[in-house]
Formats: sequence, structure tokens, C-alpha cells
Amino acid sequence: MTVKTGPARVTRKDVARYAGVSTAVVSYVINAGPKKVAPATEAKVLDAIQVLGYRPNAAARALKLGSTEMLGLVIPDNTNPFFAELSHAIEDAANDRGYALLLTNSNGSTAKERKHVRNLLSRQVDGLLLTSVEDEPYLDDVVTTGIPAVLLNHYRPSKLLPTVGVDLTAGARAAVEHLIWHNYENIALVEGMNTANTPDEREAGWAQALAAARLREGQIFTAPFSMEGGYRAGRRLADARDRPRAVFVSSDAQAVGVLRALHEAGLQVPQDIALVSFDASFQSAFTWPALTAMHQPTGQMAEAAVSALLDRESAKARNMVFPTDLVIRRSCGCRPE
Amino acid sequence: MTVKTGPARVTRKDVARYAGVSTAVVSYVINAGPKKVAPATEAKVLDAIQVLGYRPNAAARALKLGSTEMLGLVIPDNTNPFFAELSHAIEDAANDRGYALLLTNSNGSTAKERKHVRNLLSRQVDGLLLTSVEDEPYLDDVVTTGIPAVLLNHYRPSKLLPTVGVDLTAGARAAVEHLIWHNYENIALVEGMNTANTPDEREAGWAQALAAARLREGQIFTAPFSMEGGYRAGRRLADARDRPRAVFVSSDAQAVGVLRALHEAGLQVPQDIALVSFDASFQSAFTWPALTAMHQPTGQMAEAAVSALLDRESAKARNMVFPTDLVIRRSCGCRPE
DNA sequence: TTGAAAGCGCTAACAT
DNA sequence: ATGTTAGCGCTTTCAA
Repeated sequence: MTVKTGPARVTRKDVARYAGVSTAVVSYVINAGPKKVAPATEAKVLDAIQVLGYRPNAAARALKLGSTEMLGLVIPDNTNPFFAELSHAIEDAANDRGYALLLTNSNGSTAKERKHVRNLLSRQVDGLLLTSVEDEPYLDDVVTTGIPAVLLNHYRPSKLLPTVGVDLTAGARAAVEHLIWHNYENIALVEGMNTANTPDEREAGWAQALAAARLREGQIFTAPFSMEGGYRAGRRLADARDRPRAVFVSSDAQAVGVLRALHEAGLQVPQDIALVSFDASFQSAFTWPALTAMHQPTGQMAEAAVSALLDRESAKARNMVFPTDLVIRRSCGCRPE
Repeated sequence: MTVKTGPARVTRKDVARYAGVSTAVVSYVINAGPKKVAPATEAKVLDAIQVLGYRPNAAARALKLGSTEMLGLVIPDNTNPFFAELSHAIEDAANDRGYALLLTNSNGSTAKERKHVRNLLSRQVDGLLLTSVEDEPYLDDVVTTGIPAVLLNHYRPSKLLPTVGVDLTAGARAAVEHLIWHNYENIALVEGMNTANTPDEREAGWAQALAAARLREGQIFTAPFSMEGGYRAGRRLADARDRPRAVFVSSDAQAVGVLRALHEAGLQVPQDIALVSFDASFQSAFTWPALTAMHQPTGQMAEAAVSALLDRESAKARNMVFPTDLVIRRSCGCRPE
């Protein structure tokens, strides 16, 4: 038994004794039910709580209730502005319902992701939000526990779990269509890498837009979903023979890196190369030039995901797909400097 | 009592029954102690766990042990690259020790911060990391619980709690000295805003460097610690009469905004205005131009903070100050394009 | 309106 | 080497 240092812990029993009531009554006032308490008694209890500095023990409550009022979240990297924004929104949605958030980063490692899932599950979270680096992650564990779970930032439907995401293909297609509208013809793609060998769904959107406009497919530069990855892709892009006139970049983080590489190469955006990216995170408004980008509604996604986990009536939801919308700024060439 | 849906929960008792042993033995094998178990018995137990898909209930364990093996973290905003980096490091340090992280954002609100602290405390976290928006936050709550706590990203010593931070004054001073070394004379300051009315310690460093070089103090532009805040400060900076030749910016996030505002105003960095910022988060390498910045060792700080909370022998630590080091890139003018 | 008490799943001291 | 069991702090049924 761990020895508790510091001031002796104040328990419900202490409060009850001090207030001259039973522990049940203390419970009733703290939880505002399930029984009513006489106002005078309630005042005594409140006073005792105050005086003693009592703080309910959440572990005991969780054990009794079978609910920790915690949600577990696994994301690849909270350092990526998009995931930062998404996890922030998740935290807000969870807090609104009185839930706390256990946050973990998988750093793009499948092994770490599974370790976190296992850990979160054994911590009895009331719900699990998984932004997997795999396409169809290893989920039997999750499903057998019966703990509600959601695949977040996931577009392809899953047999096992509800998903929350954005129509990546349609979003990418619309983004590329905007580039086509500008009359750019040689349009490249900076694609993200996922652990699965399935191609990112944005690729299909890019290809579709090109095909519909009878444009030949431009080059594809594959790189991790990070600034560094984008930077490396950007260098290859700048050096490419038959250099593309425009690029669709699969994430803001990558776009920041691409921008940097292009600047280094002495190329102007959008004059030499136009760029549209995906996410439209807060960050995209502060680059130079500001990024024209497909916006993902992180707030709505977070709300939907948390709701699917916790709200009885939305438990039926399966594959939740949110629309993206194009935020027009400078990098596409719409408002040349 | 919450009705548990899904597969009936498997408890230790089920495992014991299936393996034909007592629950104590199951405990011994799961925890590898405190008693030894015969190899054959152990195998049976392991098998039972496997077959039944048993997962220990962390809430029960926490109640019994008085330890949740969770740490609570309060930061202003995980969307700020510096805090993203710091919280990532904290998560790693906690994970290394088998602890999970409860992450909360105060969004710069004192009220929210206190709410989170209270909540974290009642969740019985084994340690609390607080990056407060106040200078000497309301800590009586924390102290009376006896839960170990640390003031993170906090330079000024606290009477009540150990602190982990960087010497802001020395760091700022060194940064400004670098600007002075470049022979810039009119050196402004973009200062962050905290809720307390005490000035940010970086201001003193800036002033000291200027005084030591017998330079008059430049203008001060105060703004929130965010890209948006920096942007607004940057606009004021660009428009200022007697425009400064250089600026020290108190954070990378602000610097990104300043850069953007300067670009918009048609000003070149470093040719028209040189810039050095604080933090040197990963992001600072990808701006245009790349930021010369004072680096805060987030990894070390995280490690020290977590260690102060959890490691017996470092419990004595009080005011932990880490050195910063200047990362030279382009924005100061060291390597003109 | 209030109280007594069972029991949530686990650990470990104490038996055997 | 293994088993029995008290009790961690809480909620809530059932009784008063």
C-alpha cells in the first residue's frame, strides 16, 4: 500500500462525521440526488466540505459506477497543427460533457499506437478516439472490450467502428478543380504517407479532377505528413524537370515545408508555382503567401466523434462524413500581390 | 449503477475460477509479485487471461493503491507550437514511467485554469504540471491536497511549488545582444501578455542588453502569445514612425505573425527589419526567412518536471532553470540571402 | 428526510 | 506455493 504523504486524505466519511450526517447524505448533496436533502442539512454538508477541503475520489467513483468519465485519444502527432487543432476541439467537446481527455501520440508508429490503445482500454476510458496511422487498424481488442470507439479523421468506412472524417477525395478534387480553373495545366501532387499500402484518398480526387479536365497527371511527390516531409518534397518539386505549374499539397504541415523549399529555390508562389493545400488549419493563414486550402471542420468533427461515443441517441451513427470548403487566400493565385 | 453494455466484463475472479486458482495468485502473476508463483500455475493463469480477454480494471487498482498512474497537465494552448512541443515531451517522459497524461487547455483563462486544476486534483492524478497564465497562481488547493505539483515554463521562483523553466531574462538578453552585435541600434520588443500585471521577464533582458550597449530603449509592442497576436503587433511595428531596425519577439508563434505582417507591408527580413525570437520550436526552421531564435530545451524541461513529480530522489529540486541557446538562422541577418 | 450497508475490482498482509 | 479476506472511497437500494 502506497503511503500517502502530506495531509491525511479527507474522505466522505470525514465529511459525514463533521456534518453529523451519514455518508449517504453527503453523496446526495454532492451529486444533487438521487434523494432530496433538507436545505439545513445540505448547508451543513456544504460547510463541512468547505472546511475540510474535501475532494471526491474519482477512482472510487469510477470503480463504483463503472465509468471513469475519461476519453482516450490517440493521434499521430500533436505537434502537427491539424492534429493540434483537432485534439483541442476534442478536449473542448469532452469537457463540455464533464469528461477528461487522456492524450497520446503514436508518432506514426503502429506499435506505439497499439500500445496506447491497450493502455487506454485498461484504464477503463469510457470512449476511445483513434486517429490511426493504419487504414484498417487492429481493432479486435477494442471491439471485444465493448468500450465505445470511433475512428477519427478516417474517411473509408470501417466494418467494425463508426468513423468520423471528411470526404478526402471530393475535397482534393475540388481543390484541384480550383487550380484547373486558374488554367494551370501541369498540376503535381504532394501526397502523404500512411503505414498502410493503400494510397491516400486524396490522390483519387486529384486524379479525377485532372481526368475530368482532360489534363494529364502531373508528378507525385510522396512524403510524411510533416513540415520536414513537405520540405523534402518541395525540394524535389523545385528541381523537377518539366517543373509543375501548380501543386496540390495533402496537408498544411507539408505545405509549410513546400513553401520553404520553394522560397529557397527562388521560386515565387503563386507566380512560378501555385499551391493549394488541405486542412486550412489556423496556421495556414500566417504563411507567406497565405495558403489557399481545403478546410476540415475540426470542431464539428470533434463534436460528432465525442457525441457518437457518449450520447445514447447518436450511437447509431456509422460513417460520418463532413464537407470541406475551400478557403481562398493567396497561394493559388486568386489575389496576386 | 451504469449498465455495462456489450460483452460482460471479465474480472479477476473470472480468471481465477477459469485457471483454478485464487484471485491472489492472479494478482501475483499480473504484477510479477509480491509472491512467487510456480511456473505451471503461472502458465495456467496467463492462459486464462488470454482466453477470457481479461483486462485489469485500472480504477480498482487506483483505488486500492492510492495511485492512478496519471499525470495532469494544464497548458494555455496546445495549438501554440511551443506548448505542443512541450506537451509532447511531457507525454513521452510520463509514458516512459508508465504514466498516462490528462491534457487540458486553459486558453489563457484563469477561471478555466483553476477549473482544470480542481478537476485534475479530484481525479487523483499522481502529479500536476501547471503552465499557468498567472504569475503566482492560486495554489492553496494544490498544496493542501499533497499531490506533487510543478510550475512548468515558470522562471520566477515560487514559495509553494518547484518550478521548471528557462532563464527568460538571460535568454532574452543574449538574443538582443546578438542583434546588437549586428550593429542594429533601434531595437524593438514584441512582448507577450500574461494575465498577471507583472511584466514578462524577457523585457528585463531586452532592456539590460540595450542599457549595457548604451542604446536607448526601442518601442514595445504588447500582444498575446499567438500568431494572431504577433500579426497585430507586426502591423503596428511596420507602421511605426521611426521604424525599428530590429525586433526581439518573445515567442515563435508571435514571430510567425510578425513575419506575415512585415511581408504584407512589403518589408524584408532581415534587410529592413531583423528579427530574433524565443523558443526555437520546430516550426521556426520552416518560416521564411527561417527564424534565428533562442532555444528552450523542452525535452530536458519535461524530463526534469516529470522526474520532480515522480522520482523520490529529485523531490528536493526546487527551482530548476535551464539554459537557452541561440539557434542562428536567417532572420537576424547572419546569412543574408 | 435520513441512515445502514452491500459491493464495485483490486492488492497484499496474513493464513495455510 | 497458494488461499482467504479486509478494505480502498464511493453510490444507492432498502429500511427506518
